[in-house]
Amino acid sequence: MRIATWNVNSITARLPRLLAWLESSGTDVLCLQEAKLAEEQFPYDELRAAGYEAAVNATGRWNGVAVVSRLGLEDVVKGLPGDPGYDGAEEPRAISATCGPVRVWSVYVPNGREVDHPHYAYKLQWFEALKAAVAGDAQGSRPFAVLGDYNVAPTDEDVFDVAAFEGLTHVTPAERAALAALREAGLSDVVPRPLKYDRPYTYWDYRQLAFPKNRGMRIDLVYANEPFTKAVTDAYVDREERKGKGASDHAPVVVDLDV
DNA sequence: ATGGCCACCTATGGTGGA
Repeated sequence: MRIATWNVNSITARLPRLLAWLESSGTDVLCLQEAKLAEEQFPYDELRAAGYEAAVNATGRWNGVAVVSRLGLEDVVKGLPGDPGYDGAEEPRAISATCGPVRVWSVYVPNGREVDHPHYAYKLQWFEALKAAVAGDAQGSRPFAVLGDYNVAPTDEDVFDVAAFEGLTHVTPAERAALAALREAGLSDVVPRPLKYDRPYTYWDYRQLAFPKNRGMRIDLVYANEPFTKAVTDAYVDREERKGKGASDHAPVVVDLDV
């Protein structure tokens, strides 16, 4: 089976490309982030016509996640148990479902904005809640993975220039420690192949020709338990999808599994 | 080729993204 994660930066803006990519890539299960619409506006009909069901957690213009599957969709759980909330409200940043032999989460980790911003503290708390929520499945015998936009570059090699991130979020020790805690809970980083250049970046800013210059970051991650990682036959970043007019600023990460 | 921000909102600039 082929499973992917992709921050689409608005389902509405991306729908033509999303439908075309699902077909051309042969993806069976897609964890998507930044739907940027309310659940009742989700294009269920268009996806159904293409052969996919969708489980959606989305409330409006910000955030929003979904699992899109043509291999079934069972035991859907919307939201993150123990979500600390931001500014008094829980945000739609997580959804989980079982798709055939695999259980997956689609997550959109809070950005953090700035290191001294309350959103950064929220980000770290959110990671704590995520670790607690997935610890059981991480130790289980069923293939399990948390896929999504983690908004953290795991190592200095995962940004185009570490000096450019001095004092910024996404590279701080505390954020990387949160990833390490997930690994200690039983999940491993399934690092994809880049299809060009030497680093498997997944995000390039829209501004300043970042994509043509390959000034990217690897922040879209697949954290998987041992039964899942043992089944991986290939993983790559589909950078072609970052090209051209109407692209998201993130490229899909695609994982092939022999299950 | 991959090209100089994008997307949203009961908008006409502010907010969020990273």
